[in-house]
Amino acid sequence: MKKEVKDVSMAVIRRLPKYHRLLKELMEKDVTRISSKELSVMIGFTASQIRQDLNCFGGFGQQGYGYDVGELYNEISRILGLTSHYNTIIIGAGNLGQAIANYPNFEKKGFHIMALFEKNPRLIGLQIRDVPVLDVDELESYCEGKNIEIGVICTNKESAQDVADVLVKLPVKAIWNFAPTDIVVPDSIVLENVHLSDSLYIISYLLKNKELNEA
Amino acid sequence: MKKEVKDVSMAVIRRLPKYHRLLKELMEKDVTRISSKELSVMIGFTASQIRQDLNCFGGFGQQGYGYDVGELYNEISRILGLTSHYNTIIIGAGNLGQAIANYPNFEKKGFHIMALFEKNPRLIGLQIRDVPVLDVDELESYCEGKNIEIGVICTNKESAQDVADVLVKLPVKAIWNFAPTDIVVPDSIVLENVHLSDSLYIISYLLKNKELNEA
DNA sequence: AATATTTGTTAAAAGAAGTACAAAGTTTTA
DNA sequence: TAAAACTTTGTACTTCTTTTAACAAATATT
Repeated sequence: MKKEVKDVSMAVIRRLPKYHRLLKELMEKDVTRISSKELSVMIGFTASQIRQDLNCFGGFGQQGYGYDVGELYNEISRILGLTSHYNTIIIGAGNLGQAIANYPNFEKKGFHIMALFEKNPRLIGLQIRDVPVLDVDELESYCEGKNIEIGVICTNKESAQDVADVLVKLPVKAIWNFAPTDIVVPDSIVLENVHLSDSLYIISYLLKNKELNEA
Repeated sequence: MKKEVKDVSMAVIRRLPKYHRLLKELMEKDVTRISSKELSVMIGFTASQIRQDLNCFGGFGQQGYGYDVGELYNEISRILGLTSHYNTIIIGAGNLGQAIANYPNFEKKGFHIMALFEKNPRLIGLQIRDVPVLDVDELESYCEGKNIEIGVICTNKESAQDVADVLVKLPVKAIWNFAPTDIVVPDSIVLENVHLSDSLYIISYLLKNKELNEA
């Protein structure tokens, strides 16, 4: 069993997308090498933390030189599983569902959106890019035999758990939930509950306390 | 200076929205009292952590009884600053900008969306609920004297930093950024960079490692 | 009045981040 | 080309932060 499979803390994992993003930007600027110290300035973590994070997955750097940007980007892509292909469906074709279906890089990263599902008849039949919006009643029959791996929930709060229950039965391997409620699924299914409002509430907290501190 | 102004770690703060959400659900179910132990089962933190978190802001509970759900909900609302009013604008009226403008509870929580701004002429002139979509060229003149507190960036990656620079000059007090890049603003401005793809990449990581572990 | 419950808080344990430096490589200089 | 000087990683160790455990004190319930 490889090092990366065990004993890497979630704190480290959750920093990987930021490394990935920054390395992409460096590549676009044709930067080919970078030291942990330089990266530190750009990313806002200490150089030590960067070295320690990367070392959880292997020694990608070289003493006296630093890291090869392209190589490190590829390694992190591989660690994050962005070199695989995932059949994906979106339930809820409102603004948020459409926004996600239109997200430019998801297809490139292997998240292949096969269909959106919707109950509002006005939206059924639309195409978002090349992706059809189907009737949510067809969800189970459509998915039969298609090996759907990821289900994205973009419904309202009320429907979210019901949709999740259907997805669990299909079954999907992972659920990405944007409905403003914590859905519950068996442990065998990977789940990320995203709460957009959480970060807005944090902004509110910080604003309030900034004012109090300044007063 | 009150306790809550200093020395409360971000780890605690970032859990507050989850308490807030759960207490709301309890209220809707007409639950009037709850112990840290019961809350623990629902929320997935230890009872000890819940008691310690809440105690950062004051002793809201009572021995032998627990917490009054309504009172605790109000306290957390107050701590998060959700009893204040914030003038808010959204830049970018694409699907994501519209999704946020339509988010049902933001108005109720005091985030009053005054206008959306857009450069695409097809969208300019629309109304999202009662909120007008204006030309982004009018952004500065519109905001003059209106005391805009929060700016929400829903543009593409390329425009995000330019928009942020304009918002800084207005000035706004806080920026909520959904463009898939980390924007940079002076320390005096509260900033939350939200990266939707981060949680998808984590899903990808977890899927990959689940398969490796099972194999 | 006796028993049971549950908080607030202190203390201990676990986890994450920062410091320091030997080892290994790169770059410069002669 | 070879040696000296410089750079930078990987990692052991230390410090700091966060979480969990434990329990006295206070209240509720029987």
